[in-house]
Amino acid sequence: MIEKLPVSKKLRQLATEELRAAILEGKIAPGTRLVERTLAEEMGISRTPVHDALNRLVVENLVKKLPNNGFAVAQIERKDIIELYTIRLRLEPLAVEWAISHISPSIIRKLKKNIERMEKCLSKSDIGCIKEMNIQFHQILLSAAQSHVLASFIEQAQINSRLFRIRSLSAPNRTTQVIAEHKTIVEALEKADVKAAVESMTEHLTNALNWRLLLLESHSGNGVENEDT
Amino acid sequence: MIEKLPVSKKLRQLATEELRAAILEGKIAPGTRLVERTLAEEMGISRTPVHDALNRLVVENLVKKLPNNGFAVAQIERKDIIELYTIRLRLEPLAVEWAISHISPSIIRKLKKNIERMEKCLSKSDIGCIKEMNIQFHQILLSAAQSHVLASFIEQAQINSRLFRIRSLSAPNRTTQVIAEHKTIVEALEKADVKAAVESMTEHLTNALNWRLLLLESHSGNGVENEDT
DNA sequence: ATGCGGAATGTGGAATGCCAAATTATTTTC
DNA sequence: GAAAATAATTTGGCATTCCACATTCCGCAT
Repeated sequence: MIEKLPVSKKLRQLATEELRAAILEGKIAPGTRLVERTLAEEMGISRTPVHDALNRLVVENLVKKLPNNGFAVAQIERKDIIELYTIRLRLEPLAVEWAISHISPSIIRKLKKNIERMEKCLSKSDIGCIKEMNIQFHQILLSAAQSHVLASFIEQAQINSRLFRIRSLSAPNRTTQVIAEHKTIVEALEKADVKAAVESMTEHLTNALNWRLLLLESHSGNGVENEDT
Repeated sequence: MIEKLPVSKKLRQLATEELRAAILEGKIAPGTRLVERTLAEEMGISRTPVHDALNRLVVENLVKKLPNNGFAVAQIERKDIIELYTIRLRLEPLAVEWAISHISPSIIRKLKKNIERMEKCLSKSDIGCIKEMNIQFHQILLSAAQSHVLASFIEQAQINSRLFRIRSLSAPNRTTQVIAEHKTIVEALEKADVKAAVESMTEHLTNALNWRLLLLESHSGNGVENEDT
């Protein structure tokens, strides 16, 4: 009787998520040409949902429309990273402020749980897990701010700033630091200390930016990219 | 020789712009159902570009996808307006800061020209023109910041905050004030006085928000909307 | 009358085909 | 052999068609 679970997810959604993930995880190198027909064939679907997905990702700035025709994975430059983090530095503290006015024990609990999990990931040296927990931490905070408007802006900035995928230049040191910083933030939230919370978030993001730039240096020094301009 | 102006504009682009404009100008009331087939017929094109346009506007938050099926013009609430202006209050001062580091006589000239034009519009009581000049003023400033990243974020916030179209509750008083505020901003830019420029921009946006909220009150008091909840 | 089941309708999702613009390959010409 | 002309291919835009899912409507049975 039962056989065909309704496939509730639309193909467009799936294609978008798959492509977005592939781009963010660096499985498709920046600059790579993206061809509707090819992608459609690879995914075993028609061009239509792929077409929609590509156009969606163009809006998200993960894909660029080439001047004459075609699509390509967006490049991201040092300048962009700095700008994106500067924007996050303006918006995420705002999220912290708003979160505090809606703070609840359950949220604190979630945040602490998240930190615990990240510690476990660290002990297992599971980079993917660490990244995931990091993303989740900021999402919990964001949802606590209870503003879908603010959320959409911050998420956009986060996605873009992740576009420069770090080739698992792992980060045991940085992770230890991140965990400490997250803890500081949660402590401030727990005390409903707006000033401290905002400050710690600001510092957290500043450190993240500097770390990113550091990686970028060492990366462009020996990576596939340009030499040293 | 010449005959076929390249028709470089794609139908999708046209449909998107037309729809976006119609929504922002309030020609289509919030909550109105948007049907692909109907719109396509009205525009004399096929569903495909309309489909793309709708999905694009969903990403822009001008259109909402209804839970089960269909699209509708997005509603915007008091809470959203406040949040959007709060975000602009964080980002546009940033644009001012960046603009100052790239400031040039030609930009100052453009800004002054814009203010002059707005004054002319005011004397002719041309509301549409006033609005246009206002939008243009912020765009000139934004382009001076020379950051497509920041620009995309601010433009998104501006578009959304415009979604609550004011039913030409005109604004002669406010316009006089806006012109004065724009002048103050330009003066600060001309002197490359970052602090003053940021402050004046902040004040400008704060006033804009308060004005918006005032209109919203009087509007919901006698408008077509709900009575007095 | 009321409640239930099935058909008709509304509506977006997806597949497919054709077309135009641009790029690339190939041939022609000097 | 090089440059110009032309043909072939690539690729996305758009139209059309079919389909799946939900809602609405209508008639039948109780």
